[in-house]
Amino acid sequence: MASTESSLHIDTHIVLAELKAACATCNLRELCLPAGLTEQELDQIEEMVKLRKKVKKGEALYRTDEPFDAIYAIRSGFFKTRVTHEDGRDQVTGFSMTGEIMGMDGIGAEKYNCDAIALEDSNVCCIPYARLEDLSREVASLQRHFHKVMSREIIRESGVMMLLGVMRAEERMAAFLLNLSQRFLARGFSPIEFHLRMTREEIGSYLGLKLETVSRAFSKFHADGLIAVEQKHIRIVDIEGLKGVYAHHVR
Amino acid sequence: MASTESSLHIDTHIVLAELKAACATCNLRELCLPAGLTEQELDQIEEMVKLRKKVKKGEALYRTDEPFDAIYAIRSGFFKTRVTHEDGRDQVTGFSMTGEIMGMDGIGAEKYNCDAIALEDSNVCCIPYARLEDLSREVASLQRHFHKVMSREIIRESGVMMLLGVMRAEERMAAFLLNLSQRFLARGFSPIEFHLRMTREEIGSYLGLKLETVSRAFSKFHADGLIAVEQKHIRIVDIEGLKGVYAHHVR
DNA sequence: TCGGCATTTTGACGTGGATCAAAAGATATC
DNA sequence: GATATCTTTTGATCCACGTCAAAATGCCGA
Repeated sequence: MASTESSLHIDTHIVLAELKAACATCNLRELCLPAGLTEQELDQIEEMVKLRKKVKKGEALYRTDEPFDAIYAIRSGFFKTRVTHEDGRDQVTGFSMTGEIMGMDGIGAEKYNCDAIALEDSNVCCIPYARLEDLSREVASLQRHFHKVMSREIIRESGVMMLLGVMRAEERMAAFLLNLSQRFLARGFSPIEFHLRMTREEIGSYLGLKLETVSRAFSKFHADGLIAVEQKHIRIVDIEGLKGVYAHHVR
Repeated sequence: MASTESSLHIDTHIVLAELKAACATCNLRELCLPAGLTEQELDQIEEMVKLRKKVKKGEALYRTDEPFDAIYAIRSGFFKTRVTHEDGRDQVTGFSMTGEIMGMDGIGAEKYNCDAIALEDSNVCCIPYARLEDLSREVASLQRHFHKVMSREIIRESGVMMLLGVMRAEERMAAFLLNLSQRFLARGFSPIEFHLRMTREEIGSYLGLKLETVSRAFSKFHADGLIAVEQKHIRIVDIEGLKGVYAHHVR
């Protein structure tokens, strides 16, 4: 049975829930799936994505070096991914939210390349990779969509490289907030008021900064009237001003 | 005709050469293609990759925002890819050498996301993306191989993020040299003695450092007996020592 | 071969963000 | 609901790398 096989390398705290995924009625559908699928294609996809998994806050959806067998679509919740250097230093490589796909880093070496840790209680759809391969050989629009999702992950990462390579601390922070804002907007949440699921330290790790620097940037933005900060609750007061943070760069 | 259609958005200095790709006899085959292809599958692939292109030093294979229609396998030569921020700042996002695949960043938005500039006279195989999609729906091993190549690009970039986010200048430089060394080795070139195709400034841009810092790191490694540097010619004298550079990190 | 331009090296100095420290909030545990 | 632990803020100080400058070197076209 699928759940037994699949749980072999999975943290026992993760509860498996075998439910009908009901992609047809999922309001995240346009994020996960291509448009213009026939009734029959949709049935095939639902057959593929029949396993769901709950991951509690602090637990791992998957870990580095675990055998790769599935990618995951987030139905609800929030994750960080992190890679660990051999000397123990680690870095957050991304934050993933509702409607986003995780685990594509595992395809290359047939094992995951990072840890995916839930930052709140989350719920994901499991997409067995072997079946995705089979089905995307039949359904060209699914194939194309999957390739685009992978390619966008490549682009996202080169954006982060730019951020880490050329931006100054406050520019990174502004870019980070604006990116979150735009992703919340795309999901129908408020783009100007939201709750950060991650700590200052995790933000710092992602942005290549120390947590004190992250905190100081928040204080500075607050003092400049760009945002209102209350712990993890953020309200963007002056979005244009925030965009302006990386206009006045060096020279 | 393919060459006409394909050259619409291509720098006129790029000479097109329509040749039989001869994947079957190409010594880069194991880098580009999956193992275990049948005679017939190989024929289909050669049919797909029948266009080659020469790119002179300094010219672009493709540029940001050009319509995406093909990915490229490097037959010979050396490239950098760079992305440009709206304010004009740019960053080198990678260096590509013989046997590597470029252009997968274009799939997501159907236009390229970076400039690919030849750092020496180069020769690439053009792989029309539409045909690659079609063929990988027929040949499962090709599909799987392509997915792995994309996934490895994701992993490569998260490695660069780690480098930019947590490593100090000399650690980045050591990691850079060791990465080049290992890639030259995989291609049958000397892993301890090679010619850098890029300037100090391009290395710096890639590593998030200024060219002076790059130069100083080379001088330091030389003084410490780790490498011999003569302009762009590098010889690794003490590879273990070089690996040791990122053993003694902060704490 | 020469002259001009790009690249590299090295030194002196400045600074953005790291580090160290401490206190004040939050949050979790029992 | 008290206490321990984690997270955040803020200040003081430090240092790795950037900036500025100048000279040395290599390379390319005329």
